[in-house]
Amino acid sequence: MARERPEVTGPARVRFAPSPTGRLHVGGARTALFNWLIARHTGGTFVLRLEDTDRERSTPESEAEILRAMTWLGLDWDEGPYRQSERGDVYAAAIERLKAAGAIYPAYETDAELDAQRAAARADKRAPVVRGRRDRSPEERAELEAAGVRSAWRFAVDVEGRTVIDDYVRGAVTFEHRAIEDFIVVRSDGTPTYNLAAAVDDMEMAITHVIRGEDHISNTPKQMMVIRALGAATPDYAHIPLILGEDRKRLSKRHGAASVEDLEDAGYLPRATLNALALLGWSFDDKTTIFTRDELVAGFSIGRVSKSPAIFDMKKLTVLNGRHMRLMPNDEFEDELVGFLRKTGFLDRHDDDAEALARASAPLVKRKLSTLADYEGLAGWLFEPLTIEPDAWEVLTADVKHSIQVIGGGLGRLEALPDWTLDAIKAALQDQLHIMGEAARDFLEPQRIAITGRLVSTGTYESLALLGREESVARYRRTLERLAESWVNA
RNA sequence: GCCCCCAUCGUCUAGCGGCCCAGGACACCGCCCUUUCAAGGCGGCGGCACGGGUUCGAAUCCCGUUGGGGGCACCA
Repeated sequence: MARERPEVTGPARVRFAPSPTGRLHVGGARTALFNWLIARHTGGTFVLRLEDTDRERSTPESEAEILRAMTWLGLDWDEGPYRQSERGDVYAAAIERLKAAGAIYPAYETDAELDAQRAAARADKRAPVVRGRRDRSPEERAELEAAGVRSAWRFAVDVEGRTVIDDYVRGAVTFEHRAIEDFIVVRSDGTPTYNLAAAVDDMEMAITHVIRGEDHISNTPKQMMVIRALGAATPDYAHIPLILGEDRKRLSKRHGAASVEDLEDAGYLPRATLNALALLGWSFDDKTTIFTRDELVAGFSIGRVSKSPAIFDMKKLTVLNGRHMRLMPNDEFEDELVGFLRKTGFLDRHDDDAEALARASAPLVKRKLSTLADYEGLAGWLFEPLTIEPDAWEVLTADVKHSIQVIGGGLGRLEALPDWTLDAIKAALQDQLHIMGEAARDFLEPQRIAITGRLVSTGTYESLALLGREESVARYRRTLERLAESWVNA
């Protein structure tokens, strides 16, 4: 239940710290967004840090893709990107201080010993934690080292104690130390682990608020212990609920479009994506659903972040996307559309006039689109010679005589039209359908099919306006010829 | 098995002890508008997981049950 919850007030230094081991997925993007919003809302600083201490899985390609996706979303960072792989000396210094403070100890336990400890604890219905031997003498260590055993370093957890996270979204969360093992901070190859590097970085980078997914909450007491052992104060924490797929499992590849890149390819707008992401676990009030970027910045509040996991709903994104498109000024929408069509290669597959045609059509198709990817289905006919799709042809040939009559009637009026404008076309055709005593639908649908060749497309008047007089008339004639042939043959 | 968290319509959520026999949005259904499909407008369907408390009064506080999620690596 929501209660009086604290808010982040002063300028906050926050960070987004993905590991470059894949694309930026929806959950990560939402974490980035919340951090960015807090930074912008409080006039603070947004730091970007790549957690690439796992050299096996981290790749430059993934890093580049994450940066690109954030840029696409418009989540600009003020500092970084820092890379943990380039900060070895910072961690080395921290490790030395931890050694000097006696906070960490060398651990020589073998895998078999560790397994045995965990198994024993489990059998005993205790938490499956590992504790290395902290009391090895210098002689014993020298002996092991001489035998070629390289130690890892474990944090000496104060077993009697407890660590309380005063979480912005969850309130006080208490962890008893007996359930926390002596976690490894330095691998036997001398490299720092995540829990060491993240803690040291948050401290060194003077991060004031750590906002991250709930999947990290059990790491938090460990990182707090490290920071405290280093004699520093811990930052504040906010653990936001996870985003789940429709099967209530963590969102992943098998849920379809799970990465920002997938959404981009599917024709979603950055602004709509941001809007949808923000609404996953956060709300402004009981009514508002459409937000501009500025409105999100102004209205965002960590105190209004929900505690329970949210399921990502693609349909909702689609609806928001359509609304954002309709709210966009025409010139801005044109640019988005052309950018998308360029990226998908659509424009390159057509002639030089394609961009101009796409721009001209943009205002007319805007309100019919849900995603930019719908454009081709709706307006693709504009860019190609007339071909009448089989299902559309069936509609025309269901009553060939009638089709010929109404299309012929339309053609007669259009040929005589002094001005080829949307309004003139509309007025002429409406007048003609009244004269012929036709129902609007029976009269207009054949006209539209005659020039677009499709069952689903832009509207009749818009389509004619877009095509131009010459091409429209040519298509009318072509379709009439075909209909005449089929009448004779029948 | 152990630790942590969560629980309001199918989904996202509003709700901070009386304003709630629970409000909004999406989806769904119907109607209107209407040039197909859309878009837009109007209406409908639909929920406080369960059981105990506390209180004059509980969706709201407490306990338990059940359900769900996350974590338990020399991954991050």
